[in-house]
Amino acid sequence: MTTAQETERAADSALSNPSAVGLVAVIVAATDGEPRALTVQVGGQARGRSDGLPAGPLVPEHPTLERGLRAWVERQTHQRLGYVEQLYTFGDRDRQGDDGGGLHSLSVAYLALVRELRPAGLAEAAWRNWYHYLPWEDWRAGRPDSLGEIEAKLLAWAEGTGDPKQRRRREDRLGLTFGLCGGAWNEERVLERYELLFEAGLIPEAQGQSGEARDADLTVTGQPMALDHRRVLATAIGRLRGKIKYRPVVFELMPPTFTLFQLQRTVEALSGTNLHKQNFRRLVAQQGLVEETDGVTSGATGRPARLVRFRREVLLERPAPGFRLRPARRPT
Amino acid sequence: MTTAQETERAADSALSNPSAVGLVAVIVAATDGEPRALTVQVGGQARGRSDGLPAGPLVPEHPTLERGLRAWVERQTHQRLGYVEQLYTFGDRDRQGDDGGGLHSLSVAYLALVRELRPAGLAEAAWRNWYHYLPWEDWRAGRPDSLGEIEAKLLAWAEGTGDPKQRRRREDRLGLTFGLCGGAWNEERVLERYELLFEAGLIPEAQGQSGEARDADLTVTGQPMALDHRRVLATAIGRLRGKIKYRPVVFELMPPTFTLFQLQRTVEALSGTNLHKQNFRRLVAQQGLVEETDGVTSGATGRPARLVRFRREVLLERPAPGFRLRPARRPT
DNA sequence: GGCACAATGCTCAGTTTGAGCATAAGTGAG
DNA sequence: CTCACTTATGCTCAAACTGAGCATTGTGCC
Repeated sequence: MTTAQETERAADSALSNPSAVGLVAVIVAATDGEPRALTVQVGGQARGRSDGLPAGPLVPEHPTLERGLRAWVERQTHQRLGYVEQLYTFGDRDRQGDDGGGLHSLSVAYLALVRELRPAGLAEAAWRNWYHYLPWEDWRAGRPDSLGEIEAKLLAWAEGTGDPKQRRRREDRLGLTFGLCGGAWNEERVLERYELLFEAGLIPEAQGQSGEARDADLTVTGQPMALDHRRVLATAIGRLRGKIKYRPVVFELMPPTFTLFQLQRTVEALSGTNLHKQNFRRLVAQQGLVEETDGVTSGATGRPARLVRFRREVLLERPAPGFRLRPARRPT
Repeated sequence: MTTAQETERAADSALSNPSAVGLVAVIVAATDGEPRALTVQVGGQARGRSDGLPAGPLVPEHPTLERGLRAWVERQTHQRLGYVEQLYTFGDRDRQGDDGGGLHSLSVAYLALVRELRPAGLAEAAWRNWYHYLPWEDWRAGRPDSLGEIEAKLLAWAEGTGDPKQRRRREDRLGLTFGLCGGAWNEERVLERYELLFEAGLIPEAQGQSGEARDADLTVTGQPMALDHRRVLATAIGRLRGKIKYRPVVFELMPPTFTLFQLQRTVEALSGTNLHKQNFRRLVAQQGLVEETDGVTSGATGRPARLVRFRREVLLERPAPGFRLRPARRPT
């Protein structure tokens, strides 16, 4: 190492305060057309435990953050991680539970996609449908009923400001994120929606009562999670919904061979919208994302479907292979 | 705070090791049709100093990481930050200068866009054209000459493996990132290209000689930077190139009013490619990204151009306003 | 065989793109 | 004052892409 570097590193270190740093992982699978995240039970015995995401320490033995995460998750959950990407680094005060100490606490969050859905390794771990935590994000069966109540509360929150300027701004945000006031629903704005609900006081975690939730809320504002883990989950979903449009990451969730309709169901599960079947197939075919095998499905009702597999070569051919998601008006 | 939460937090902290955490900022401006990043001089007197990005400690006084960054940058550089987004968190071993200690060192990197280009505040700070550090990324004047030499070296590196399987994989990566072997150039893969060059040993920083570089290299593999700052810069450029396609972030770099051609030049500067002028205007008009003012340019040669301003309302209207960049074959 | 059901094939009008031609409105030289 | 030159802006046109829906093909079941 050169002298210049040593000096630089010293200066760098001198400037930094030590902080507590942890990892959080959103481990995603999709089976039976449902998007699932791996959750664990966290919290003590008092006031009940609550769902959380797998989280742990930064393991210094590993050469890179990502490799450390892989090793840690694979050991803990016996899941083989396919695709891994860094999501976001959450700071202490962004999170709740600000204890006022001078020590910052960071969480480096990762998104991981796994192909198979094993019984979830850890005793306390479980695969949960992610819309359990964010029910308003699932538009596959049409606009969720719960959105009516949510919107009413959000509008009340927007009205509840004295300052007309701030009120205007709040209404704009509602339009932008929830499609109120003439805006359109954009399935990628998962995090923005969550944060708006948080600000509007509709998220129990905001009041520091993470373990608690009246049953009524569960279907409207969803199941709470420990700490800021729902925010992390929202970040993951938003990122994934964006990514499938220009990268073939969905295939990380599929078995080796699958039918085009299963693929469509998975994409729909992630994006929370329905797609036009024929056009979806056309898109997949045009992009050359899959190649046929000689297998077909059997047993189910209806005409058997051809089994296909991911065509790895697209990675080398197309600049941005993925699915542009145009939601279908009609159910199918 | 509930008991459950306290327990959770305690568990969380117990799991975490203290680490040294710092911030790094890529502060971007665009003036005269050139993309610029704010750089500082780092390093001691021996072996010369080298360019680096503004970096500093995590400041615990601030409620969120982003706000802390804003305050810190604005105090240091007297730049008013417009758009700010978190880029990536770089771990110690990803970086160079692994000192083997058990203490992890993280850098949380941010991307910031600033509108005006002041004389750069700090004495040691300077605005530098970012292609100075990554010259192969600038295709505005056609394919950079230096790419010839780079490709030759990369191919040699790929050939240089005994294992034919690994060699195949390396060639695939070359095709994917540099458009060799029949691939196409994708302007977003800035980081992947940098990392490939790094692995291939074409980046002086890799050998821990950051301050050193033969003059010949400067035009071929670019000016080195301290530590892993070039990697951070590459991450920023890649992110920005992606973002302008679906978010109107370019306007954060523009003065209050500007001409369509200035806008085009800025987009071209960021993306490193040329665009078809008439189609660019059509796109901007269709998307309703700007509105006319009644000003026009004067003094310059040629027909005066109408001055326009950013139409903030698009943020509320369009789902993903931005520029889809279709490079023009011909210069204009 | 006939029916229900899902898979797959195909059409068609309306947009969006890529590329280029044509015209307008200034400046500076002669 | 006019011409040459330069940049801005308007407009066209074929090709490709989209959104939507109709039609046909295989299977299991009665």
